[in-house]
Amino acid sequence: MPEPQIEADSNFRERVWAFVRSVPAGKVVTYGQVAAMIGVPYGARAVGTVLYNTPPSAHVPCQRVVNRWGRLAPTYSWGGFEQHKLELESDNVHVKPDYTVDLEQYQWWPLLEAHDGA
DNA sequence: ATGCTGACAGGAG
DNA sequence: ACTCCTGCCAGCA
Repeated sequence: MPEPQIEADSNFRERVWAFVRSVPAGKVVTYGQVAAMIGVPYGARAVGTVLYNTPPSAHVPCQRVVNRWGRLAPTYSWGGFEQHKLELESDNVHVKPDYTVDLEQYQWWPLLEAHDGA
């Protein structure tokens, strides 16, 4: 249906940032999920590209965005995995020595925010 | 506009 | 959850 309720423009970045900022602390989302939520089911790579070009002025907790295995990008900032681990633990997220998190436990869904039992 | 790159995802080995 | 190939999308030269 040609009913783009969202601005299909360069605002793609803003959509990604908006969704990532919607992610509560202690929860994580995958690139593919973010892409699907903003209206681009196959834009997982695009999400990564956007976050890569995301300036600190965006105030986006990109650390809560992980790949399908719950692992963050190896090129994450200057600290890499260890930095990411500290950041997530700061959000009460337990990171395994494999630098991965249990998506079954930490993956967040906007439709389940009302189902949040803490 | 064309071509290459990349913080991904999914299937096959 | 490892490796390799393919597909999608946005960004940059």
